[in-house]
Amino acid sequence: MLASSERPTSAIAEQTFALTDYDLAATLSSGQAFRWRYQDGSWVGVVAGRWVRLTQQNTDLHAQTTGAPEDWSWLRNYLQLEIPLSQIIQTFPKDEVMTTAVQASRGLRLLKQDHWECLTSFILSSTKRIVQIQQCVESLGERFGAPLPVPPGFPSRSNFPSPHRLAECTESELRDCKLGFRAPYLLEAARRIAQGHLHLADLQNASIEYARNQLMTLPGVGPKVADCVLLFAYGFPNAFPVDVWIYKAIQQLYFPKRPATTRQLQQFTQTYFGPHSGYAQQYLFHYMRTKIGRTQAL
DNA sequence: TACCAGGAGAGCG
DNA sequence: CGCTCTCATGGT
Repeated sequence: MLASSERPTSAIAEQTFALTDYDLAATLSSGQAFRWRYQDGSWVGVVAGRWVRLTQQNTDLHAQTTGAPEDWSWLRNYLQLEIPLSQIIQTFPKDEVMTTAVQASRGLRLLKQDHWECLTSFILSSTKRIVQIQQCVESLGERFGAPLPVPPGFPSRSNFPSPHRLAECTESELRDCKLGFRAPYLLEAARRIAQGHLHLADLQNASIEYARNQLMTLPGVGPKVADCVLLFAYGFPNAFPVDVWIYKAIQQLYFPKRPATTRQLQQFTQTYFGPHSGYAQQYLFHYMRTKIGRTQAL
């Protein structure tokens, strides 16, 4: 732990982007990324090894970071600013469920995250609430990540630790980050990647089927975790994570008479929601979690 | 107190 | 395959 006076600090660089159909708050709090903190009307996080502060004012996105970046493509890419949302929404099925879900949170977007950080986040996600996942990911960053340059007056932040760094940890050290039974999963996954048994970057150019199978060779990575990484980090447009929320929603809304089998449900999600089914899934998930969520089953 | 949380792995028939 | 149990931890 660095003392406050030793903390790396740096001057702020600023840039403004024009947003179209973009709800920054919904996007950063939707349970796809876990290192964003909301403070005084702004979102503070870490992207591509940089401290970032984002503020949305209508169609303006005000971005601040440290140092003097030559360009802002790293942020444009992460936020997927160039994606025409209206064209994607047009491909959704025009049923009442999807229409309601889109109207409820229009502007919700998919990010393009770092492969390893995303993979780690969702290995930790199993039977945890989003708040707990955030705490675990942040704890890993604080303990094992390299401190980043941060503007004066802001809390210190660290880069997310590499597979090599986490592979050096003991299981006990990881359990201290409240990982519980997921600790040995993450440790073994980090070791395999650090040792070169699996190259995460190479899967970016592979087919979704191959990438999915490769991810699922890692401990703690089943169908749901693999699909989350394929959607949130690799950007496969038709990756469709089926968690407990989506499972209940689809069963009750689309198979009201008798529940679909696993096979039928997989066939349904692969075809019914169209070529951007991953985006449709995110709208369904966000709607279920925020609007209906804790009050009643459906 | 008892129950559950954006699952996965292992052990059954 | 399809089902069930377990795993660690914190919050209602």
